[in-house]
Amino acid sequence: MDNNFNINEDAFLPLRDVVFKTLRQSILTGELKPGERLMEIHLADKLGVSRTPIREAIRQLELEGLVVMLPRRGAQVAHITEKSMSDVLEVRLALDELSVKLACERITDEEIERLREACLDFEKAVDSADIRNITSADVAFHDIIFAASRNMRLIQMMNNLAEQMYRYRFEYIKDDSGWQSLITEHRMITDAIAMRDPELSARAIHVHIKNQENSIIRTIRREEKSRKKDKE
Amino acid sequence: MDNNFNINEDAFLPLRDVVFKTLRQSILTGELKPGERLMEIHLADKLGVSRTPIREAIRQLELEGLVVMLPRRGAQVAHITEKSMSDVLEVRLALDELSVKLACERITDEEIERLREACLDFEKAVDSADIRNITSADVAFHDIIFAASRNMRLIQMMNNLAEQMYRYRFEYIKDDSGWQSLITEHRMITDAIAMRDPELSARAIHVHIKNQENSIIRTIRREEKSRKKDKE
DNA sequence: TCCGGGTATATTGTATACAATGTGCAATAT
DNA sequence: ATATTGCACATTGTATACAATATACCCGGA
Repeated sequence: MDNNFNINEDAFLPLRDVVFKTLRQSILTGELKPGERLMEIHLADKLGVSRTPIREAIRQLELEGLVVMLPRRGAQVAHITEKSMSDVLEVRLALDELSVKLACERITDEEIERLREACLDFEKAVDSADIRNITSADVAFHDIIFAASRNMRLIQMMNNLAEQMYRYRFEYIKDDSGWQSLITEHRMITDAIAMRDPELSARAIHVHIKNQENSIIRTIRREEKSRKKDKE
Repeated sequence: MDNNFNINEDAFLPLRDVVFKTLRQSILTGELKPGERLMEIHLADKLGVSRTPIREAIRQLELEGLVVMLPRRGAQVAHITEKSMSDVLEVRLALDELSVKLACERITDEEIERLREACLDFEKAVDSADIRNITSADVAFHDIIFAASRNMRLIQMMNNLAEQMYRYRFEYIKDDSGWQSLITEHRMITDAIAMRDPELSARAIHVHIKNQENSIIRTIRREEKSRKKDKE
């Protein structure tokens, strides 16, 4: 599908997009911590570019909700709260349900086949017990469903929301109690879509997201508790 | 509530935000037409600022989907197609249903009262037959529901989607065939929320959005037809 | 006449210079 | 000793200069 000129494809992107991707990755992985200030000169020096692309990248991060702007104080990494996360998940749930319903109507047989493969890949990834594998297999699985919705706007919004979730995912996925159930859930989703049953699919994805939500909330609460203990 | 220093409050906003608002307004009202190129020097001269704030504003418009970037060709106003509109409406429908469901759980009695008033205001606006009145009354009505969802992320996304709809609203609302039914629909939504019945509310808003969708699609098709005739 | 190459020009991409403003520290007065 | 004022510095906001590149037009040759 791809030709072989994607080596260092970033070299052909505008610097602002390279910077944007770099900063976003740093925030999502926690390298840049919530509340940390993004100072332009500092970042410019560090990345070896001028302030202009840095500023334009920050504008985009602002719209994505990953940073907040304070007038005359610049940008700082947005804080994560349980409320903000459950807000995101509430929306995600609704849009995920929409995705699978639309996918049921519009998915091709060939895509159903790819979905089954992605489902199996995910099982293998869980066997490998490598977090990066598991995460990317999970993303691949859901991406197929999004694409099958044939709704560009929806795909764009879901990518955005999914990105937000990575900030938590890197935490909650360590909580391995639910990996086996994730496999079961993915299978149910796949089967429901293959049967092109919108309501069944919606219920399956509902369970899936709710379980993740509970898992993440448990993690956050645990961390908050331990933070409080540290203070004492 | 407000003090009296909000005279020309834009004067205290960064130029990029002023430019952003200006350009967005121009696009939504159709002053800047789909496909039109946004050339930085030209806009800078016209608005009396340098290219820097223009560029930063364009970055934001890009994220909102109002302009598309072409590499090395800059920005141009995003085209409106029936597909892009139905994409937006598909998402809107899902999020509107979520809004009313959440509102049913979280709305206060005082807000229900305000909702009823907004409902009556809308009826008065329809009587006045002034499009601007009708539009703003409609927005006010829906804003109360959004706010009652208590989900900041959802509110932000709905505002965004609603803005996109203005590009069409200025057209479709001329189609007055549905104003009376809009009143009925608003009443049904209000009653359902007042009863705090999520499913009934969802069905009511579903009908509401679908009717608007049909109305807009009729308008678009009619315009496309007349455009084709012009060409002949 | 039509096609192709090359150059001029317009436009975006990037860097840097300059202006405005907020923050922190220190000096001074109470 | 503490509070307040003013100044220096750090940082963002804005403008402009410079570089890279795409587009359009012109000219020459087939």
